[in-house]
Amino acid sequence: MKLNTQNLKKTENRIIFLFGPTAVGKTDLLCSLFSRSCEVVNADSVQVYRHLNIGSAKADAEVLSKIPHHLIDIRDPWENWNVNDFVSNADKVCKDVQLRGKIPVISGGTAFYFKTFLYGLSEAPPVDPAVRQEVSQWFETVGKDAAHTYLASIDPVSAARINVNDTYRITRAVEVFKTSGKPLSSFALPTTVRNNMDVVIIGLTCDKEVLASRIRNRVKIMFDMGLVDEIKGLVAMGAKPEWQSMQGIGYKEFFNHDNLYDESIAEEIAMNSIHYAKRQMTFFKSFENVNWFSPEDKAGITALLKDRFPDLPEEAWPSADLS
RNA sequence: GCCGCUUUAGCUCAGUUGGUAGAGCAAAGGACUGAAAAUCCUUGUGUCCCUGGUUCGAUUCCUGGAGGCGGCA
Repeated sequence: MKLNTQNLKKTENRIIFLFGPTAVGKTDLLCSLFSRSCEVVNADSVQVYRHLNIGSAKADAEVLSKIPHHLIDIRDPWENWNVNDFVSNADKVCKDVQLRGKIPVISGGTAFYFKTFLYGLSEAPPVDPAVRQEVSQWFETVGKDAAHTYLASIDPVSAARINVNDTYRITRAVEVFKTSGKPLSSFALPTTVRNNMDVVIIGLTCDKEVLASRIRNRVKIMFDMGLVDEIKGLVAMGAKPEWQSMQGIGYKEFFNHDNLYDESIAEEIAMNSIHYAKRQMTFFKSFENVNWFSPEDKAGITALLKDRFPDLPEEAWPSADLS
């Protein structure tokens, strides 16, 4: 659907967020509601990887033909990707989409990406792989207690915030100090929305039991679609559990078992997904100005979009009963 | 039928030399400063199978019963 060029100015800083826990039904909604006036910007940390299709629940060819997707299949499985990559790439893509007179829908489940996209990153230095390596090694030899004590000596504010057992965050805080000579806590976190974004936030949620059964069902389908073969292909490419991409749910579980056909793998994947969905909801609930919907409530979502973008033509959004 | 083992949290199991009990997992809630599908924090949960006895007091010891597992017939 080509939009009138008069709208160009107005659409310039429009963005839609569409988020919700894994398996809630984001992809279906993208096809049925957003395909006419929007393009998708993927905010999912695993779907950026090529060859991780089934386990990451990536949109299939049919969906991709209905609505353009950006930031999927842009990294090889052995490469890294982080929030900074997401924000800078998403900025570029959003601008392009907006210039085409369409609205970018940032859609996915990685809450940290949404938050950072909204407010921006701190000025803290980026990750230096060599420094990280060095810090990790030091961490292992010293132990967590000494590591935390050291952090307290160079950055008491961060040490107070970060738990002794949180290896991951202690490592990053120490790493920032090593590369910049300044404590992580000295880099303030931005708290205002960037770039005058005109953002509509749509959160999808549903009953916990319903979501759990949707997840279990989806895991079954993944195996039917050939998840095990996908893993074999990745292993043939040299996949190791240390690869960032292999830490995704639906992949990492296979590395704990000698037999790829072990029945308990499916259960483990479902369990991890359910836990993940819980963590996602906790994070998403902390966002402000979220319009929460059930994934079935297409009429409600359409009404919100029409209200927020009154200048768009009637046909910009399919009427609810059409889908 | 006899012999042995067993019954404790939603599950798997510790434990109490007799003073009504605790781990892991699950569950519930939460955090989130370039790895975030990552990483981490908090919190319960109980007719201790039933019955009678001994005892100030029994989930613990004893009697009888019921369920489960194994062996012998």
